[in-house]
Amino acid sequence: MGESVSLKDIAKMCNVSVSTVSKAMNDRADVSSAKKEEIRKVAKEMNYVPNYMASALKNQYTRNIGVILSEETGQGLMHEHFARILNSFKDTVEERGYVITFLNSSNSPNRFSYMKQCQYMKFDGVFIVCADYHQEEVRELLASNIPVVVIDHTLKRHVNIASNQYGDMRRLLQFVFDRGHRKIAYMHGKNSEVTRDRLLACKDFMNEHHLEMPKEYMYTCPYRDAERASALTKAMLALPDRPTCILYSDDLTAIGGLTVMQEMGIRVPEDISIAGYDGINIAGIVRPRLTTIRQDTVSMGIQAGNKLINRIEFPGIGLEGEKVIVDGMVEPGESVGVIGR
Amino acid sequence: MGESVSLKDIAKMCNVSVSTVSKAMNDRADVSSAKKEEIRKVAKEMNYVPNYMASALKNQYTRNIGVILSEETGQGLMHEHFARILNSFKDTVEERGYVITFLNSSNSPNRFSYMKQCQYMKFDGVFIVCADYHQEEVRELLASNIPVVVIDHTLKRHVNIASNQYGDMRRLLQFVFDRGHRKIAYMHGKNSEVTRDRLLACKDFMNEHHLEMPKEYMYTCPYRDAERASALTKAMLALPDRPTCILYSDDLTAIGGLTVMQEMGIRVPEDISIAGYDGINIAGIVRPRLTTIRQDTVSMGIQAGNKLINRIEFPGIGLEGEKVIVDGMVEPGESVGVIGR
DNA sequence: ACAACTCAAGAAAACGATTTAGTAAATGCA
DNA sequence: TGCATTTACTAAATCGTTTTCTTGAGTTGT
Repeated sequence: MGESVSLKDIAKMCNVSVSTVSKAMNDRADVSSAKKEEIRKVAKEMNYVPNYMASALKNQYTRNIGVILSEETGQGLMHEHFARILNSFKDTVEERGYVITFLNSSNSPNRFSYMKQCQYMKFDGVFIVCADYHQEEVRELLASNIPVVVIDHTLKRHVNIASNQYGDMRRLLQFVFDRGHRKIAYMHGKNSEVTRDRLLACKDFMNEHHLEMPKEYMYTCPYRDAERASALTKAMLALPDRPTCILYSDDLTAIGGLTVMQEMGIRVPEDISIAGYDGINIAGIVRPRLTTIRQDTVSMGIQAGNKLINRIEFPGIGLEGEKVIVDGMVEPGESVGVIGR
Repeated sequence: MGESVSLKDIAKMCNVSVSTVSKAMNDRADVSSAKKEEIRKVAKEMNYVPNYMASALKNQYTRNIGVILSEETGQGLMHEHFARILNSFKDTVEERGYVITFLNSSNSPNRFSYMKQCQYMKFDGVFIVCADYHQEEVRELLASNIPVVVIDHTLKRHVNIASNQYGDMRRLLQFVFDRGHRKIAYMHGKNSEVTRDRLLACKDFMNEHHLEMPKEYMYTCPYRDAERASALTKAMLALPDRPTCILYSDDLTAIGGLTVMQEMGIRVPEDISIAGYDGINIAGIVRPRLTTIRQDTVSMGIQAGNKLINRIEFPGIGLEGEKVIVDGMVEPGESVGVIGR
């Protein structure tokens, strides 16, 4: 622990100055190659490891990226969709020599605001997987000039890696439409940018096909709340004029709906069709396999990582807002049947 | 960014020396309370944020904990059980003023070994959620004198937060036994400490109840591989003398088994009973609700966090191995039926 | 009134790296 | 040979804290 070797120790061993050792390690021009080799050899023998704090103090960068993953429901890392994106992001930035550290979201006595935490730890950039954009400290962070990349939220000055909510939702509707469904219900999530885009897609699609989605086919259900989805599904099934297909806001609520149907002896997809959204692991495990939108979380993480690092390493390239749209794809599954067969 | 205010700036503003400012901020005795107040007021007005690098360089500690979450299957953060533990751990250490940073597990060009990463970043301690204990660099890290806490792996010199595999497995067997099951199959995971403990529990329980678990009731299935579990379940259902209850190594494989049964028209739990392990979210969503062992991931994370910080802050208290056993509990669910009813 | 203290502040060294400025020796060129 | 340039290295300042050692003023005790 304490006995770590520093440049000074190597300098002493090699009978050279500390600056020469530093230059040798950083492969600077003004050290002869003979000395460079010798110094590096000794450094390796002495098991030299540079001191992050010292170089970060001296340099302008830390190669450390702060991560915010803060959710109303407090699921945080247990949210598979976000966990997937973060995992891919982590791999991407690690490959480019960066490291990630979580920002304190809530607990901890007299914690700093997000922005102060960034100043304190000198993060080179911040990746917001999920946050409450109404929060004052989030706005403060976004107003500062630290590079930020976020998921699924449009910003004036930062990068938004956005899944193609509008397009994906349309594709899903088309898939369902193509199988003959006309009475389509949508159990959408609570109000947010994501929800609004999907609802818009829904409205546009319906209009274009001269269909209507009556109010009683549109329930609001909190994202990932399977219990609530079960209850709402039951209510919807009790309608005098049942939909032939129910779309859910995510896979967990869809499974919540599925279970209630199975309990009631309603067969999926023979009696009614359903579809989820996201394409998390479990969607392919349940039977019938869920029809869903498989979001390309790997691509989202990779793009988020690369965009952020580019903004860090080439500042000035662009501080204006940028929206990278990542398409998802319909995962056919087995939970949407063909009408009239 | 660059325009951050330092102690020097405050000193200038207050017409005092830097050391006085530092002492005032750290509430040292040898500054008059009048000056302290004045300095703190100015510091607040100037939006002073301490420089983590500078203080970490000077101090011995960083209040940063390294996290290793490296799995054969590469699921990493997508592994809900581990994600739950990590989430609880994160909350715990944040409450005590610490921050967590992921260690580079694999990618990244010329990455340091785990131990060198620790020396480089000067982590105060390391939390190993999951790692390959055969790896040389893991052994090297464990041999060093940095405080380490791990999950479900016994070590001579470190803290092991262990779910009570043996006891939990026995409880599950007892639950199944109490419902009349005698022909119990176990689709256990691949060889590991966890698997061995559960198998031992199985063997002991069977012996004590003068039962036997024949070889054809014991299949090996990789953890969380639902596809594989489906296939193996099919094979097991084809046995001339079927078990009345199949235990799986985790909830995902159990659901894999469940789906194959539903496809074959075999009713759970009327025709056959099943049970999972872990108690992840989905276990309570599928129908029938899965009978499973609900692991206390919250407690595991809390204990891991507190034990680690205690070892960090009070070194010398004990460097010997320690095993903290955390009990899980049987989640009755609906997937185990009563025999002879 | 004078030694012995306490109190409140400052100066300076240290942590470990990087970088700028400086210097001595070696080389180039006429 | 003499002057300019290059080469290879060192000394010292710097990043922003923390801490130890001084110091001078004020207080106490006899």
